[in-house]
Amino acid sequence: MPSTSNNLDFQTQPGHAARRLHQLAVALFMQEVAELGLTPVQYSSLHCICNQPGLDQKSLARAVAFDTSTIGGVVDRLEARGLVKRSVSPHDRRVRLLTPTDQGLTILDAVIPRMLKAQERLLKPLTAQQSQQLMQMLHILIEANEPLSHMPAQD
Amino acid sequence: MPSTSNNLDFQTQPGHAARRLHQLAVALFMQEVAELGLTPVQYSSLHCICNQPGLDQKSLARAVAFDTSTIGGVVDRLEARGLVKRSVSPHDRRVRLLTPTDQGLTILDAVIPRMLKAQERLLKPLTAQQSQQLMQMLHILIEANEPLSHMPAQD
DNA sequence: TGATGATAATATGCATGCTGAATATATTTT
DNA sequence: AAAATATATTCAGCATGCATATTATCATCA
Repeated sequence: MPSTSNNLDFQTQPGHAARRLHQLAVALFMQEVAELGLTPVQYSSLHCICNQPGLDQKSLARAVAFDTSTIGGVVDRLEARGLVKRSVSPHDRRVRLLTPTDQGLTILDAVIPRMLKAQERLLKPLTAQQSQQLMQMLHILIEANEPLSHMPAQD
Repeated sequence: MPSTSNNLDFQTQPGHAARRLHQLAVALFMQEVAELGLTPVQYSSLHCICNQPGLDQKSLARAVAFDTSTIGGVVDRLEARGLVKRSVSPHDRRVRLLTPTDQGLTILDAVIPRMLKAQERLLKPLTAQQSQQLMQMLHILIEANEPLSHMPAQD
């Protein structure tokens, strides 16, 4: 007969807390950016493409920490909304180069202040020092566990 | 002409870091628990149901911080695998009461040590003190932003 | 009691996110 | 150059997650 129960509270596990934090971050982002109709992932991708026009999808995937399957769909939707264009690379016909449209650039400009507000609201309950510490620890964890991210490898 | 570019690095935004941390937590969990075929969300739900047999779906949703749509699918899959049973509440025919099967209890016991190992691996790059601080800050943020969670309201 | 409103669950539709397979194209090897 | 290998993207399938609408049932009140 299984012992089951364990006085463990899954609520206190880091993995659960991580899921909750992400959930809150998304909710806040969506509140602030709702009227522009961009999701967090779409924003990150658009941001990358605007800052590095001509980026290929694999590099984009690595930059935003996605697998290439997922990025494909994201770019599909950005393209369908006319924020981004895909073009075949002249050097390698396998590669799709991504460039922002004027509308893409315009929307990015509109999103940024709202995105920043969402970030601010997320960390507001912490003191400045705590926020700084939190970010530092998150970066430590992310870098240390980097190989686990389901990202395409570097060339 | 949009100014575009901003020297902002989205990588340093808390929301992005939150997504990455969650991504890593899921990847580690899946590595450790893969052979048992449970996802993090399925584990949390099963854990809840085992510790509170007879729980209804709405309460489960609140416990794991889901909306009721999502929990429905999760329970569907747990039920399909024979880990959990749904039964109509005798007091209120709208309500489905959730109880674990013997197999559900057995699997939970097998998952727990693996789950704990995943949690340990996630925080391993931090000192004990840092881990404790991180968890504290995460809990502050989660509690402060609780109303934002897309969870069913309390009775 | 019969209409009204509230509530638990389900259904639908969209957007992540992952794995693994398929496709198209390049590169390397023989 | 043909064959084998590698790579960028796409496709198919599954599982979160959310919003919104629908359905079944309960509670309340006229």
